Amino acid sequence: MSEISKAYDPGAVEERRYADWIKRGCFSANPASPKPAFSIVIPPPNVTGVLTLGHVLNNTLQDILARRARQQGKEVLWLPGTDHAGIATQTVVERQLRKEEHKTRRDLGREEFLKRVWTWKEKHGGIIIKQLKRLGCSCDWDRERFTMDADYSRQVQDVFVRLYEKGLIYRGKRMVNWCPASQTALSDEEVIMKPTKGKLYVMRYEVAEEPGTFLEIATTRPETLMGDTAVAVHPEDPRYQHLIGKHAVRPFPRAKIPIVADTHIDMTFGTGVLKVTPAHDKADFEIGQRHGLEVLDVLNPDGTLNALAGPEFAGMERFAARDAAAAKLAEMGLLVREEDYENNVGFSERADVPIEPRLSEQWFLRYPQVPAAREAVASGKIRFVPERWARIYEHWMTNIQDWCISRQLWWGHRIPVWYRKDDSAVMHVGLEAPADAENWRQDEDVLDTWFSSWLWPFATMDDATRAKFYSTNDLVTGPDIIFFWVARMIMAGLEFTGEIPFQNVFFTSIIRDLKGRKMSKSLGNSPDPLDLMAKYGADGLRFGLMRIAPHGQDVRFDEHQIKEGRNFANKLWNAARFREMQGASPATKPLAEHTLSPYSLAVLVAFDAMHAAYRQALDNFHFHEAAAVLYEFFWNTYCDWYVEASKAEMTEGGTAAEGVRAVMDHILSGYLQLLHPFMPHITEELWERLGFAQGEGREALILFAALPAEDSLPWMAEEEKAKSAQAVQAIYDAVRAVRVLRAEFKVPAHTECVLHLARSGDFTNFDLGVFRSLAKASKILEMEAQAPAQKMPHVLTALGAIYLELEIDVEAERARLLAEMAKIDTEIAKVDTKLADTSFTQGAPPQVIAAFQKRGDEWRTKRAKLESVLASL
RNA sequence: GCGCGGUUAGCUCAGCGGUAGAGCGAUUCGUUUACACCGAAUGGGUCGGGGGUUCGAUCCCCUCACCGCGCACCA
Repeated sequence: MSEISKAYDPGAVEERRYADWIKRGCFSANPASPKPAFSIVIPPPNVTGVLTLGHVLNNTLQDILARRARQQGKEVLWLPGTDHAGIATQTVVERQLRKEEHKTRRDLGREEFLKRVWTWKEKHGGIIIKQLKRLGCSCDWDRERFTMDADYSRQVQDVFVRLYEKGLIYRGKRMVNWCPASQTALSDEEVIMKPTKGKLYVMRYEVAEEPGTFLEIATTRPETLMGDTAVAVHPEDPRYQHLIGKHAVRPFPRAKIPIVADTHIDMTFGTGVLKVTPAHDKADFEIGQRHGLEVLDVLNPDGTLNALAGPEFAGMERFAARDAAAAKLAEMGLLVREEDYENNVGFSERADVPIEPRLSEQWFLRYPQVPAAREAVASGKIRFVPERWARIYEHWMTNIQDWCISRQLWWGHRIPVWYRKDDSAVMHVGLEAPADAENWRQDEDVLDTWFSSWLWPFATMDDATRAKFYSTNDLVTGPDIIFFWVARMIMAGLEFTGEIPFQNVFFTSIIRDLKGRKMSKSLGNSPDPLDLMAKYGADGLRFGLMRIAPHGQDVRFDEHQIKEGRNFANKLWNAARFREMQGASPATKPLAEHTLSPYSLAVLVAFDAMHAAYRQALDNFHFHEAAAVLYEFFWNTYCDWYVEASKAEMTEGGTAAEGVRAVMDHILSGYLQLLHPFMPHITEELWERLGFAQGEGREALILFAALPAEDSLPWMAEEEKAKSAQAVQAIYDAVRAVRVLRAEFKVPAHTECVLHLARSGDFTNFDLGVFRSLAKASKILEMEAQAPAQKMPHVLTALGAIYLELEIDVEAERARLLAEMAKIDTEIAKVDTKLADTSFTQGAPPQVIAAFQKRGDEWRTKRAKLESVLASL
């Protein structure tokens, strides 16, 4: 065994361990395996993406699930891949093109541009895959998929054709969300409503039939008034009833537009008069439909105004046009006033610019399997964790709207529809172009990226893989894509495989900064996980993050927490070093054959309890709880107490030392295994260094080692275990009490002292070697009676009354004891008040009352003892 | 407007009917032979406010405030 360095250096170890796993093919899933299957598909990150803390959290959780499943003897498939991310990727490449060649994608043409995107993808894409490897993710990398892979693409198009044939996909001219920056339609989910400060412009239109009469109209968007084709009032509004059927004058371009009545108008809002712009507002469009109004589109796809807006506005950017229109109204004396106003404006999620409602020809999907998909979650067949997301899902599913699936992009799955060149009304929908291809032209649009993502759990698998691993077990994802992705996958799974795509969905926390803000590039509050890994190690990052990621709550990220993760790795490392310094393992003799001290029994009992708590936590996806019990047990129970106690035991040598080594090996090996899913690299390293690895092949790795039993002492009665644990606890409490006493009387920590002890009955024959050592006592003088030989500071413990040999100021000690008694009196008074309360004694259950009585008795006993000590001073 | 979370020690968070917990930070001590990425000890909280249910509420109910997030609407 090589010498272990003093401080753990994760860099080299992590890289080496990961490379070894890969070399041995540890992560590849075998569909022919007889072992039970466990599978997860990764939420495919954007191919343009770089690792964020969100990814670290998400993928660490998946890795924990996957690694634990391997330990449980399952055949594990964690299927990785990336998403082509239509808009994001196309934007990146276009930006590069503009910067480096001063060209747009149209300059290159579709074919050439797509070539560039692929080149870009080969060169820069998938950085995130390397980063996931750095994190230690145990994905089956040989199965890495990309949503634009040939076979995947074919499945996407096939699904389109099938849904079309079923009548669920249709083409129509409807109001859609238009992003003027990306110049494509978007789905409702890609629009984010943001409260936005603006102005409310109150203007007036003259009534054509009644010159001199004006209608006051409030609007936030005067730049679209050129597209007004009516003015609307509520049919029952007494102020305007007489005007219904007459006309208003649109000032520019000057035109007479009808005054219509529509119940959509809110009489209480503004002036109760609405200008109707059917081409640029969803509600207006509907009013237009009801009244047969002309649709006058005054905007270009890029958000500038077009010729219909009139020569002075044509070509003007929409927000410049807003000011210009307002100015022109003012000039014409038609602007009554402007008010500051805040309203909700829809923004494009990707480009972060206000979207335009726009009438255009698009493809839509009527979702399949909606009732079944709702039922799957409602019935618990698919379990959402935390559960409350099920309600959000249910709510969305009940209000589900048709999905606009076409995008005016080039990067993506091209819509498998062809139109006859001589008659575009003739359509062919299929995987291939018609035989006389030259007479047809394919639809220019591509499909929404999510239209491919929703097939991910099964489209990534071949038949054999599917047979073994589908449907998958767990999905780990962020709640922000519950509609984008999770809900749609459920529907697609049911529609195309007849099965649910996964059984459990764990929704992760969202990571925020210390101020509670979402991590974002523009805020610059998002630390680079690679930097964090360089500083603290992948294991440190993983463990630190797991400890602060609560169940279903948002996380406030604090680098201190990651530092703690690193410190913990170091602690583990040094505990292993300590074990190594104690010499070789006592062969393979089972624990039962060793002489085990009460301290050893107690730590084994604590280990088992921790193991049970850990299992229960992980079974319920309570990752942070599992991390907490792991941390607490190791640092506190094992290192601070057991290892320290063992130092005293081992100085005795012989069978005692042998027993301690065996117990340490038992605990360290079991512990490394439990910790392995959280900190894979260091645990694998120590597993080998401490000699726990058996054999040469994969089975030598901690990765595949079978988990230890939850009962380390199966031959021993529970009662006996509890007795040891209790006795050891009493010793430790006594140690603590002496330490407090020493601190109070300023006995330096390294100075040995003499203790006088009057043992209590339970400890008559208990070996006090460990106690003496931990209490830093040079010797312990046993006393028969309670009375002290000298006037000494004193403390009462379950072990017995302990006196610290020290010349003391009697008055000071008396004062100390009186103060302690006063505290006890308060406690006694509390209990007595409680017990004197008849409503309590009559209302509370007997065992509660008994507990209070017992507590009171304990305090009284303690007080009596102190009283006798006081008397002897 | 409707709904969902949250509000516990300086910070990050557990606990969720029967004496308020952890880690970090703070303070004081400590080069005791694994670890200063360490050890020992100490201090620190009317569990957001107000009502209610209960013998008893941080925990259950109502209400208010603030923070965050959905959904809907906005001329």
